[in-house]
Amino acid sequence: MSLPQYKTIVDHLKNQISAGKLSTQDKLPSERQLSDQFNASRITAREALLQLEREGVIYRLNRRGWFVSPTRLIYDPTSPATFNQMLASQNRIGETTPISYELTEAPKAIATVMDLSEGSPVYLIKRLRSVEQRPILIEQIYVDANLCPGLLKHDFSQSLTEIFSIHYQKEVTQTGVNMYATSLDEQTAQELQVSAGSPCLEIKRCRFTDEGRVLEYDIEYWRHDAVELRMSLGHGQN
Amino acid sequence: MSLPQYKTIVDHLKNQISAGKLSTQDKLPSERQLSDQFNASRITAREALLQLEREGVIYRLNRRGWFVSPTRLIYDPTSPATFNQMLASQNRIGETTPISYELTEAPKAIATVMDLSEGSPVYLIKRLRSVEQRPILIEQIYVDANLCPGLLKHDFSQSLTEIFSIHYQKEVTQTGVNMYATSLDEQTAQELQVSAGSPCLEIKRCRFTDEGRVLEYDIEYWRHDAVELRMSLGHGQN
DNA sequence: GAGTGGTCTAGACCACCGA
DNA sequence: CGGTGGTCTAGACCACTCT
Repeated sequence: MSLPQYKTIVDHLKNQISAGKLSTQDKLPSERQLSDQFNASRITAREALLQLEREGVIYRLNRRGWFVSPTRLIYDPTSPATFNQMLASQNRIGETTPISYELTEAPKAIATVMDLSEGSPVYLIKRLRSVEQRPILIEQIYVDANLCPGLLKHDFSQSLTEIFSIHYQKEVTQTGVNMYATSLDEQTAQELQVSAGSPCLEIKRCRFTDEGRVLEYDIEYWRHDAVELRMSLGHGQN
Repeated sequence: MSLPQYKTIVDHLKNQISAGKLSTQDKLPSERQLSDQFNASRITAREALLQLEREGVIYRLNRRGWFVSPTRLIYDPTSPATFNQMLASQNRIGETTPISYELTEAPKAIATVMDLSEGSPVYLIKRLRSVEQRPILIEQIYVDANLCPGLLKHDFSQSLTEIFSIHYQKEVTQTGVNMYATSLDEQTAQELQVSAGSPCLEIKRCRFTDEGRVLEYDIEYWRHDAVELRMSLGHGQN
């Protein structure tokens, strides 16, 4: 009864990883190699790999293979640090790659959250953020165009917060955060170089200026295995 | 090329759900029925169901079938509300079921986080929390026994916070929170009545009294599809 | 072109569930 | 008991990546 066969493979691979025989970013044996080695069908080997993926221990690059996940980033959504500052404090190196940017009209759902009327002008910026060559998250940022005229002439591989502060004298003083675990749609998965349907963390942030206006609305899709949230709160109770 | 066959099944089921033909807690057709209906193998049908599970749209009860997920709870880790207060404000009804409780010695890892020495006396309480008959999370709570002598004589289907406050005059004023997406081990999965390896959210909380001592350390395993975190923060920046 | 994962077939046996 | 999902086999073809 007890041990399903795929569990044996799972445990074996976990041991290899914790013993350091496989380390961060190393490629695992191929599905066919594993099924040979354990005298199992390829589907069984794959079952084991999918299980490790759910746990966040390994990840896959589309049709290239399975790899050991690096240590999770630690992200504090209550901290004022920018993405790069957060990385620097953990001795890691990140890159931000703009994918697209345009001036467009706010769709209904976005307009509602941003407290604008449908069709209001908004900038839509899409960026990829990576750490040590590995894509970590995709973000879509909607910015109220009336608050930041001419925004598109700036360099979006920089911190947006700094652009807001330096060029528009806008500071964010309040943020609403919303997040849950789900899975990636086809396009976002492709942009993150993972398989469609991979688990992810969806984080939405609505950021207000001190006048109480919504400066930006940000939708982020994080690889679920890339991040660990950590924060400290006063007056918690439960 | 484009559409894999399982995607057709995924879309079909999503439509059924959004059209209300399948609603909350309804049972989906069995894997064999689906594979007949779509002229696919059972593995393909199952692939579709696993995909919907990752998205949080459906869930399974061990060997009983697949069901439509209820609306996610909204949980604000920064709020002082207790579990039942949180549920009440969303017009939902919860139950807390104690699984076990004992006086034991703090293992090393726990002692470290709680700033105790290894082997210090701690109470370990394990509870299941459900909403409308559906298991939502398992929690393991370690309590510094020196701060709450005789704790075990209380009723743990009640709010622990209230027990601390009423019987021990202890109030939590600071909380460290740590969370990430992973998957359930065999035992916890069983306690939540889901399959081993189901995706989950692991939330750890370290709760301090106003003297800066650790009153309790809480490890929670949430079904990943059961919850959405939402919070509002001052002075956010990024 | 060789190797990889992505998808798929058509079966099988088992353990557990509910009636 | 029959029905369900849980696990598994031994293949297959495809699309893509790497070299």
